[in-house]
Amino acid sequence: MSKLKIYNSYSREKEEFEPLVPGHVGMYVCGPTVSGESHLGHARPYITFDVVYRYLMHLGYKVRYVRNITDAGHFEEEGREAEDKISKKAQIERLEPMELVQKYTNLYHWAMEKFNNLPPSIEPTATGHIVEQIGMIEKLIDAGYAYVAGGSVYFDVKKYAENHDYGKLSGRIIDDLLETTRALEGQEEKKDKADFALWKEAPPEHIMRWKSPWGEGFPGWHIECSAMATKYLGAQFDIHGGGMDLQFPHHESEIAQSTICNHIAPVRYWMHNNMITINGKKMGKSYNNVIKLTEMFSGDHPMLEKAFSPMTIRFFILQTHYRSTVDFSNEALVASEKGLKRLMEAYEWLKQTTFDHQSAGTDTELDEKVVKLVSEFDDFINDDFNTAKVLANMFELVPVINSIKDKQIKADALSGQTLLLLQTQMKTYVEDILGLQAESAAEEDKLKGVMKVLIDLRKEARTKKDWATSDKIRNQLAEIGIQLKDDKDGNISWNMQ
RNA sequence: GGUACCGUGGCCGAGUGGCUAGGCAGAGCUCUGCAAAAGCUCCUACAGCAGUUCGAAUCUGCUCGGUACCUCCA
Repeated sequence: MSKLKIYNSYSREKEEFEPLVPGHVGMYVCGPTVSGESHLGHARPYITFDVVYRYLMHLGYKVRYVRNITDAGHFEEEGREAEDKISKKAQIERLEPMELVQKYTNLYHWAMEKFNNLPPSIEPTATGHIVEQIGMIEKLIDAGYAYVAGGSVYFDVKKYAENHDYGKLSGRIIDDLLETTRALEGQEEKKDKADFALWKEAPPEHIMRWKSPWGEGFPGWHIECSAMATKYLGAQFDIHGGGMDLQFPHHESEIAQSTICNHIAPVRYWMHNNMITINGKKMGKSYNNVIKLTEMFSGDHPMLEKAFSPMTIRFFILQTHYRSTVDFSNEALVASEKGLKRLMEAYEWLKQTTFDHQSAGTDTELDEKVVKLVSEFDDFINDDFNTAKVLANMFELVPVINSIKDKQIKADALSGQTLLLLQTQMKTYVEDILGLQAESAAEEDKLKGVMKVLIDLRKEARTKKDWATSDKIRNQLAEIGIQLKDDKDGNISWNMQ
């Protein structure tokens, strides 16, 4: 069997994956800033890395998956007037910052669950790790790579670049960064324009603030990930993931900070997912073209022709390789919705069907084809998580499965061994690795519709004193675990046992 | 301006130097009381130009077009 290869953004090559500690994998993924609602673009990294997480576990690794929550606001633009995104909005909405953070964190968790994303092993918050961040900044100052200016602390990029490769991850050239002509206000505190803040002095109106050796302030954006990754995964760990837009400056800066603090490059494999675009443009707050997840699920957005379920979106995302952009459109989503339905119907039948696993098989050619298609799942996922190709093979298997189901192909055409392999591989990949599941939400809606039909029929029967029919409906539903209750007001309610 | 990346059939998308994914849509057929579903078959593309090669959508160069990052951003 092939071995897992991961495209490492740092080396720009696919590399065979070898964990630092045999049997264990440490993975850090940049989580959301909970100052607002998650949108479609946010779905991509969490679904992408959920599959990575699931696959690593499938391979038998014990994985510690750390995904942070950024709940401490950051300055909007480095060097310009510092303002805390969260506190700013809190003032407008007259809410406590933590109330806002809680609200959006809950909403984010709700969406993750809808996507069937497994929860990470540790989900640390920035505000919960101020101490660690301050500790790291102190280390950087002691090492001579950070300097205090006013009540703020900056990282000395120029000095770092003298003996380290600053810019390698993001393909930046250090001299360009130092000589950037970009005119930003309030740069005078910094020695060089490329320097980034580790700690920012809080202006008086800033609500979120903490005491520090340099006065009251708040941590710079990049330091939280370095501090929390170090704390939970160690000085060096296996995989760091996130969106491509975080490569610079966020991840570049993380490397610099951690390297100085821990005397070792923090990450062995950098993975970056590409963006979701809409009409060819990146979906993002600054472009004013976001569709929030709640809007995706409800269809309540001018650009949406209908609602799309979380599973449709998950499938849509997995149909594209994670390093390519995916362009959102109603047509593409509808296509995914239909494709997913066909796949899942075939899969559900396959899953609940019992075959004769002793049969020798009569159609060698077909048997070999199925074995090949199913075995390639492993090769494709090992090739930098090519979920698109895995799904393509599944769709080649769908007609085979449906033909067996409709008896157009006899079940014994395939050997018992192959049928078993087909069943187990499909289950492993559909459910365990890709994390696809039947549309529970959609099914629930349908179930409600069905129950209404039955309840209406029963009401009619009761009105006509047709107790036989009335009782039949109630008793047979009870047999399958649905209890009907005649409420005092004449309505009929139901619940599942 | 700097640095990358991309340009695939009606739409979405995978991809390797030769064997030409897959989904959706469309057409025909089979099955079917009707319908749906399902199955079979068809539609065969790689922005343009030049080059390397026995052979390129895949490598090189140029042209055109697009995107991302360089500032918060998944």
